[in-house]
Parts: sequence; C-alpha cells; structure tokens
Amino acid sequence: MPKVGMEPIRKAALVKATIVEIGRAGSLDVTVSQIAKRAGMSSALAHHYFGSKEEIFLAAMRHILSLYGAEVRGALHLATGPEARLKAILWASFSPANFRREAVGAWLNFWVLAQTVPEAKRLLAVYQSRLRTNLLAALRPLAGDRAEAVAEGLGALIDGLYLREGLKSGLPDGATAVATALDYLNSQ
Amino acid sequence: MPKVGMEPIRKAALVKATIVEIGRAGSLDVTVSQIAKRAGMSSALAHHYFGSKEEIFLAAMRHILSLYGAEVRGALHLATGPEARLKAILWASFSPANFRREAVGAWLNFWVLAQTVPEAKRLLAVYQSRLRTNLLAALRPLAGDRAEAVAEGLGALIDGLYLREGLKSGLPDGATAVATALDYLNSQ
DNA sequence: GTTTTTGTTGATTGACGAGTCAATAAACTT
DNA sequence: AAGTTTATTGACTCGTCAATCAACAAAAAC
Repeated sequence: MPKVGMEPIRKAALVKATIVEIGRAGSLDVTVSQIAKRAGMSSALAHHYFGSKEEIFLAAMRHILSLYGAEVRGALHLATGPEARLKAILWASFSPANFRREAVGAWLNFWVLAQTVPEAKRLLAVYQSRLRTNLLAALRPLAGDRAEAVAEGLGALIDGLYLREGLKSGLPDGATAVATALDYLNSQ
Repeated sequence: MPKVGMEPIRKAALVKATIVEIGRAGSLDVTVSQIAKRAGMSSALAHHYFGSKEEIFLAAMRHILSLYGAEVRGALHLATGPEARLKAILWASFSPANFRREAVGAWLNFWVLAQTVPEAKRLLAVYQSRLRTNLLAALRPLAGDRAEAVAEGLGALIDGLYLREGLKSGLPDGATAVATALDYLNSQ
C-alpha cells in the first residue's frame, strides 16, 4: 500500500514516538525498534528515513526545541511591557506542553546527549543563548546593569526547576514553578 | 600474588574509576570492562565484588553524595550565624572537589539513573531533603515564613547552576556560581 | 509499457557487552 | 598437611541491537 509523500509523515511520527519512548524509559537506552514500533513501522524504515539512531535523536531534540521556541515567540508577541514579557517567557517555559512528563524526561536526556554529540551541544547552546537574549531584553529596562546577572540566575533557575520536575513523583505543576521564578524576579 | 583484605581497596578503586569514566564518556554508556581496566583489574573481578553494573553505579553515586555531605557538614561546623551557614553551604556545593568536571558529569548522569533505578531515586531524594533542611534552618531566622519558598528556589538554582556547568566548554568556575547564588540570596 | 523512483519489510550480519564459570594460587584455619 | 576461604583472570555464553540487504509493490516519469 505504498502511497507517495510518506516521508514527512513517517518522520514526524518517528520524532513523536522518540520523545514518548525516551520519556517512558527515562533514558536514551531506547532501541530503534521500540521507536519504530510505536510509530507503526519497521525499524528498517526508520533507518531508511533517518540513516542512524543519532539522527533520530537529533531530530527529536530539534523538534522539542522548536516547539518551545514557537511557544515563547507566540507569547512574547502578545505581551507589551517588560514585566509582561518576562511573565510570558516563564509561562511558556512551564506551559503544559513543555512541562509534560515526557518532554521533561526527554529534555534531561538531551542534556546528556549534548555531553557527547557536538550537534546536540550546539542545539542546546542556541536555545540557551536565545533564552538569555530574551530575558536580557526584558530585564534591561527593569534592572539596568544588573540585568546580566539576573538573567544568568533566572536562566539557571529555570533549568533547575525543570530538572527537579523530572524527578518528582507527582504530577507536573507548572504554576508553582512559575510562582517560584516570579518570586525570584520580584525581589530583584 | 593474592593478598588478603583487598575488597575495600578494590571497591574504592572501582568507585573512583567509575566516576572518572562516566565523566569522560559524558554518559552512563560505560562498560564494566572500561571501569575495571581503569581501576587496574579484570572485569570479572569487578563483577565478583559488586555483582552487577548497577551496583557499581549506585556505589559511585553514594560516594559522590557522601563526599558532598561531608563537605557541607564540615563547613557548617565552622560557621556561626545564619548568613555564615548559608555561605558555607554554597561554598561547599561549588567547592573545587564537588565542582570538578568529572563530578558534575557524573552528577548529571545520576539524575538520569534516578529516573529508572528506584534506589538511585531514593539516594537523590535524601540529598535533596537534606539540602532543603539545611537551607531552611539557616533561612528561617532571616526570611521568616518566606523561608520555604526561598529554600525551594535556592535549591533549584543550585541544581541549575550545576547543570549548566556540565555543558559549558571552559573550566569550572565555582566562584561565579557562588556569586550568582549569593546575589539571589541578598535580594531576598 | 518499460524504467525509475519511492515506500516497505523480514531476515541477516556483525559487533559488543553483561554476567558466569572453571581454574589457579596465595593466604589463613585447624 | 589438609581443608577452607579469598583473590584473580581468561575464556565463554547468551542476548541485544544498529545497520544492511534483498526483495517486493505501487506510483510516476518517460
């Protein structure tokens, strides 16, 4: 039943399945077969489209990062004024879409991937510097020359809250995370 | 040349080698053979003493955690007054011993391990609650009923700074990390 | 209507790695 | 001195998994 134009569909399914499987397993120890099975195809097909397991992982990482980026951009678009922009970034970071368990699990593992795979490191660096730029732009009118330091701290705080979320047993709780981050902000 | 009483020596060597190898590899994809080789013995001997790879990992994790705990306890012992105690915790967290690249790399990977291995999760939870208790005790005289929230934020901030350190290319820089955390504190 | 491109998979290869075993030997016990 | 415990390893088993291949099918191109 080979229909033409399957490539993007298959690829998207694989990316989605990869994120789910990594979230499930809690590690990168996920076989191509598992991923392919969840995406409803043979492992050979997964290799056919992506060439290697590493490429699959990288595509999944790009996807998560671009989802996050889109969400931030969208929220930023609606926000006027520095405070609103900061809030928008925080809400987007801890929005249900980014803060679901699978995504957080995947995120943590991409951090690990970045330790070994240069391309993963690059992607993460891009995300970090974008976050930093966004924070900085919103902070400068509020914090002046302390903006740099505050952005640094806030960035680390966001990552830390993510990290802890991955370990918690209960349900993800974006609201509390936002509250903690806002608390930090207000006092600066 | 079998001398008696090797067990603790061999185990210590394996634990040390495990941390180094995980730091090197940047992931838990480290073979028992690699670890054993670095520790100067055969992989069979490593299995003989620890039974399984997972046990080796857990022992390494316990070791790192107990090193950290000892350092905090030592620093806390010398500190008088809430501010000094907070500083002591921060200095210990980012001391050269805990903040060397291998240790940070290992730390990150233990986080991943905690996602799947219950015992690892337990160990990490113990560390987190101890940190929380220490912070809380020092914060209460300073921040009153806001202590809870501040401790939560500060804990996440410390983890986040660790996380980012693992990814950075340059040398570890504990001083800057402490400064960022102190900055957070002062403003609260 | 044949050739080429695209989609698809079952079977296979080749490597690697955790854990076991049998064997060897030194050191303690009685 | 015989027996037991501890230390130690090379060789082996058994499973797993990434990646490849050969083959088949449908659509598109020519």
